[in-house]
Amino acid sequence: MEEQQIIGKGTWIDKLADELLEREKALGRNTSLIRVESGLGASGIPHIGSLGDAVRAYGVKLALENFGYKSELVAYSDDVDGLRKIPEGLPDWLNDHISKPVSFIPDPFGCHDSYGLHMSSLLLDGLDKLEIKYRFQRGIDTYRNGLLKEQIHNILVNSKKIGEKIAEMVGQEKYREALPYFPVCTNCGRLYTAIAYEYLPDERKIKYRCTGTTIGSKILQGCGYDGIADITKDLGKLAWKVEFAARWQAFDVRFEAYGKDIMDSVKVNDWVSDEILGFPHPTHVKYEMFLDKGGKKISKSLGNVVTSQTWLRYGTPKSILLLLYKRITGTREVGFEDIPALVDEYNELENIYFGKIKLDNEMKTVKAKGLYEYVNLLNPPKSPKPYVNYRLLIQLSKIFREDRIPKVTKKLIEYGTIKESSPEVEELITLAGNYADDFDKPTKVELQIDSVSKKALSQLSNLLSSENEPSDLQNDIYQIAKSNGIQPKDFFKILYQIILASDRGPKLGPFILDIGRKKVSLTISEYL
RNA sequence: GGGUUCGUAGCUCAGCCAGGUAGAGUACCGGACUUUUAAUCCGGCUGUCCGGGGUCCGAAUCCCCGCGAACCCGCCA
Repeated sequence: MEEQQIIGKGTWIDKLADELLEREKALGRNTSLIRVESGLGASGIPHIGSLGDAVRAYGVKLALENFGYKSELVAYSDDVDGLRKIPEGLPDWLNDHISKPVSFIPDPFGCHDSYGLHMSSLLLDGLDKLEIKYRFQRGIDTYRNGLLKEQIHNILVNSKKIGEKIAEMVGQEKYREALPYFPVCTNCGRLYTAIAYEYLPDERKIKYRCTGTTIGSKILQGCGYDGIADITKDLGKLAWKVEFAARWQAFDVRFEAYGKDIMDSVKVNDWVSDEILGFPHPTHVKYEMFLDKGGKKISKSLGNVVTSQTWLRYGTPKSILLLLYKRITGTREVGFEDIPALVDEYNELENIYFGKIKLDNEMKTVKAKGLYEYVNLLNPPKSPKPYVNYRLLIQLSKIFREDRIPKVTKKLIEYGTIKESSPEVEELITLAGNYADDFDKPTKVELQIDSVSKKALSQLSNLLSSENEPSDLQNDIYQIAKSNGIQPKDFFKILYQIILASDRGPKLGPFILDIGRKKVSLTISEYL
């Protein structure tokens, strides 16, 4: 095999950062600070895919720094966007606020200043828990402070040209007529209902009329107000088809990832950035949407949302980072059921990194180690952490629901899996325990038990609840079955059904003693 | 209509984006241990890598053409 030059840590992130640097050099741009951006939606509950945009941008920042450049991640919150649809589970009174900027809608959870701030805070909280560093930039401040005023002006004076181009590039006709700017109506506070029909370039003002619009299949009545908005300080926003470009130039953004759902918008924005604003557009990478396990798009307004907050109830922060950094291509169906594999996979990477596992292919070793470093945000630990297989912990957690941590730990020491307790293992037991509690609920099975079996169960229950611990429980169970003329096989099966909701299980005698024989006695008596 | 992604063991999928002996979990079979069951541990079995062409010393991987499935865009942000 030919010697291959390994770029950086050998991951797709390094390759992307390398391409970015090559492009910046070719453009002859200043690279003293390379800014990367991530746009955060603020209209709905942020799911794990929303985190992906920022986490991956942060990965690129890390790669750039690793190559010796200064870099910064800007997390831009789209909180001037109007609320279009009420997410599942949120109160109906939000209907009164449809099409208002999310920053002007009260927080239905009551803990933040606005709806928009609540949603972006959830996302930022996720980033914080992953230890992703960023500079937070709100859309509302951006427009209020006139940070985009030059770009807005340039776009509006070229709106005709842009409108034609949009129609040509993506077939959307509306901007042939409409200006790509949405003022917030001074009278009713709504966005989208106020249609901008004329730009006064000398005054930098927009004339609009609040005539109404349709969102989806819903018709929104305007209030009829005739108004004038100053683009340098009054509230309003650029349409998405041109807003990114304005931001890119204003904030000097050199990289932004995007999901394939906004592919067309990015295409248009690249053109606007290059041709209208004269700012060579940032390097991009496109990623696929995360789908739920049914293959449906994760929609913020549906109930199938996997958020970072719920994920972290079962999985480590590293498992999220691994999910997002291991690759970027391909449609991904994601759900909580992926957590055990990801947590275990992280440990495997750790073992490769520290040389405990050897791979035959050197390139693969390099890439695995590189991935491990990125998952640790290029600051890997000095030594491996104690670890126990997540699936084993789920099994043990199903058995021990009370005093779980000490009991599971004791079992692990008996198994020889670990030598002693540690905070890392206790944390894993907690996570796997939550997983077992929420997803492996003991389903109380409806059992048809004949009278003979009931009699035998009753005898066993009495034996278990007696004061003296049986010396050979395994044999006692067998004898009880036999003396009642029941096939031991069938009797064991019933017991497994009662205790584990399964046809099979571990050797019953010691197992019952592990769980606590009096507790099992009670459980059995529920079926008599 | 335009675009993107996917197709790999019976099942669920990883590996593909930087080509180098076909992988995991599960299921199944066997072993440790057992008077029945085997959670756990150990070992074993499992392939038209969707089909066809191309590049290459070498293709699951890269390119092209088909077939099948899903998603996005063609409202809006």
